[in-house]
Parts: sequence; structure tokens; C-alpha cells
Amino acid sequence: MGSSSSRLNILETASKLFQVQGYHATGLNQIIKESGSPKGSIYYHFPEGKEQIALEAVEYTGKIVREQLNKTLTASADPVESLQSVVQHLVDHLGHPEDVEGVPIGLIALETCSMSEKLRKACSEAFTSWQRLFADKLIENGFKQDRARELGILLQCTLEGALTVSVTQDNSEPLRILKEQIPLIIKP
Amino acid sequence: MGSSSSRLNILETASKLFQVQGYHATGLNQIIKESGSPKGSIYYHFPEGKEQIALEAVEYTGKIVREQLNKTLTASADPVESLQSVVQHLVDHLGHPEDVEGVPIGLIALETCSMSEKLRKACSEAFTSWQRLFADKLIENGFKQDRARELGILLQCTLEGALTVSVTQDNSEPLRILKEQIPLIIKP
DNA sequence: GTCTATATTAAGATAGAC
DNA sequence: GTCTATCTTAATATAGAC
Repeated sequence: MGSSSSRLNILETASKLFQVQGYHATGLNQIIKESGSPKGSIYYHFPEGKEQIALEAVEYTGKIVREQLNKTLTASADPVESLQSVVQHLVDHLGHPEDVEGVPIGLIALETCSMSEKLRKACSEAFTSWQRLFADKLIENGFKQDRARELGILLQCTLEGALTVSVTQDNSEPLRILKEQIPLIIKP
Repeated sequence: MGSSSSRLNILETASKLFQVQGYHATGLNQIIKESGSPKGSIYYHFPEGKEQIALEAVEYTGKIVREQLNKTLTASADPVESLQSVVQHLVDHLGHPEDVEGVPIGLIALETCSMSEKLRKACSEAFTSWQRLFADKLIENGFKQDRARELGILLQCTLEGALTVSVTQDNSEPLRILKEQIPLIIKP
């Protein structure tokens, strides 16, 4: 196969590690150990080294989250209800870093945005794509385009922040408060 | 003096570096170079090494931000207006990491919360203290205590998220949108 | 209290056998 | 394509002179 399964395996392992530990705390040695691939394979598949792995991991995570968000947002027609399910999923997965939904790029974004323009852009584009999903859901439900775009950005920021604070405080309360306030925020 | 000015100098330098670059990207060598203090002094003043410096830097930053927030929040009696000034300050200082206000612990919080319980707690307490300032401002203006507490948490989370996304996207729009939506969020 | 020299470990990266 | 051995650099930390 052109894109071997060993390559994908490295990417999946790296993505999880970068999400939880961040860029600098995740060593190639750890990626090697946890993925089972040897160092030689890493530099064969990713000749530009760690930065290339991180770049592709951000793109990969962006896509996974996009798909998961899309599924949750289309499960209910009502935008308030479906956005509340998105938050609820985050609550349910607190402390279970696999299968996260909505914010898992915040750490690597903050770590790398002042260090690598390539990585900053990749994180920025992931954020934008999520914002657009929220906006589209609102447009479908009769919101004007500009207003939907504003709210899409606000929602993505708020999710990002509430997840950060919930993880730091080891407490789902911030996310639960956000969930309850969604109807307040989603106003035409 | 008991707490020498060299000690404070190290702490101020480390706090800025941790805010911008994060915990793992900031080496003791860099703290030494930028503070002008030699390595021996660091381990004299902070015998437990990097983790101790980070712990005290988080507490220090928490206090500086608290004082700055307090000043901005008391400048106007109206809670909406004063919260909007808080956001405006963040916009004004985007890209100027000194004298930040409101979120500069997010990176180190995400980096360390799954690694050091001591650091996680310190970050958590800084967040809580900022949430309380927002809540107190609302209580002064007639909000019920429980509602003010909820909104204090929501506001701090939202600021955190909007700053993260603004920095990552190199664009103040997320913060500016938040500023405009503050009146929508602050409802009894 | 201050500073230098050094120990120790681990990081990212490469060379080259297979 | 896979794996090992190794290079180089930089990290945290310590010892000990002054």
C-alpha cells in the first residue's frame, strides 16, 4: 500500500499523545515505544521529523473532530439541542482522551503558534473548519449568514475555553454550565 | 533582604516565558540567560528546581492578573461596560505578552494538569480567583449569588477560549466578537 | 549568597546494515 | 521498507570554589 498502515499507526499514536501531553512533552522516543514502530520507520515515513508528524497529526485530528462534530450536529434538527449534545459528549469524555470532540488542538496550538508558522496555520484552519460547522447548522435553521458566522466563532471559542478550564479544574462544572447557557447564547 | 530582588527577577522572567512559550519549551538555561542570574542562584533560591519555579510563577501571574482585572472591573460601575473593557485590554495587548490580563495561564495549565497535581491545583486556583472577581462584580449589581457564580465561570472560560483562538489565528476577531456579545451573555 | 564547571540523562536526528 | 547503533546537542541538576 502507498500509505502504509505503519504510517497511519504512527500518526494515530502521535495525535493522541500531542492532544494530551502537548508538543514538547511528547518525544519521538515515546511515539516509537507506544506505536511499536522503530525510529528508522518514523524518519522513513516523516523525513522532516517531529514538526512534520505534528503537522499531519493536527490535520488528522482536525478531520476526526470535524467528522464527529458533524455526526452529533446532524443527529437533531434543533441547533440548541444538537449543540448541547456536543457539550454533553465533552463532559462524557472528560478524562478519556480518546475519541475527543471539539477542542483537542488547543494545547498544541498555544505551544506552537509563536514558534512555527506552519503549525500555527494548521491549528488555525482546524479551528476555522469547526467554526464553520456550527455556523452552517445555524444557517440551516434560519439564522442570517453574518450572525451565524459570529456565533460559530463564539461557540467554538467558548467550547475551547470551557474544556480547558474543566480539564484544569478536574471538574465538569464549567462544561455543564456552558451546556445550560447555550439557549442564551444562540439568539438571532 | 530575605526575599532578594534577584529571586523576584528570576520569577518575573520565568513567568513571562512560561506564559508565552509554555512549561516544556522554557529551559532553565533560557531563564538564566534572560534574567541575568547564574544557574547557581536559581538552585539557591528554588532548591526544588523547575517545578518550584513554575509553581511560584503561576501563583505570581495569578496575582498580577487578579490585580489588573480588579482595576479594570472597578473603573466602571456597569458590569457590561467593565467586562467589555477587560476584553478590549486583551485585544490591545494581543502580541504584546507583557502586562497580559485574564488568560495567561492556559498554556501551562493544559501542559501540566495531567503531569503534576501541584501545578494543576495552582492553575485551577488562579482560574477560580478570576471567576470570583467576575461573580462579585455581578453580585454588586444585583445578580443573585448562584447566577453570578455561574456567569463568572462562563465568562472566565469564554475569555480563555477567545484569547486562545485569537492568538492561534493571529486575529483579534474572536475577542472582538466576544466583546460585542457580552450584553447577550450577562443576563440575570 | 554568587558563580563556574561539570555530571547525567534524554532529546532529535542520521547512517547504514538487512 | 524495517531496524539498530550512534552522533550531537541541550535539558535538568549538582558540587564546590569564592
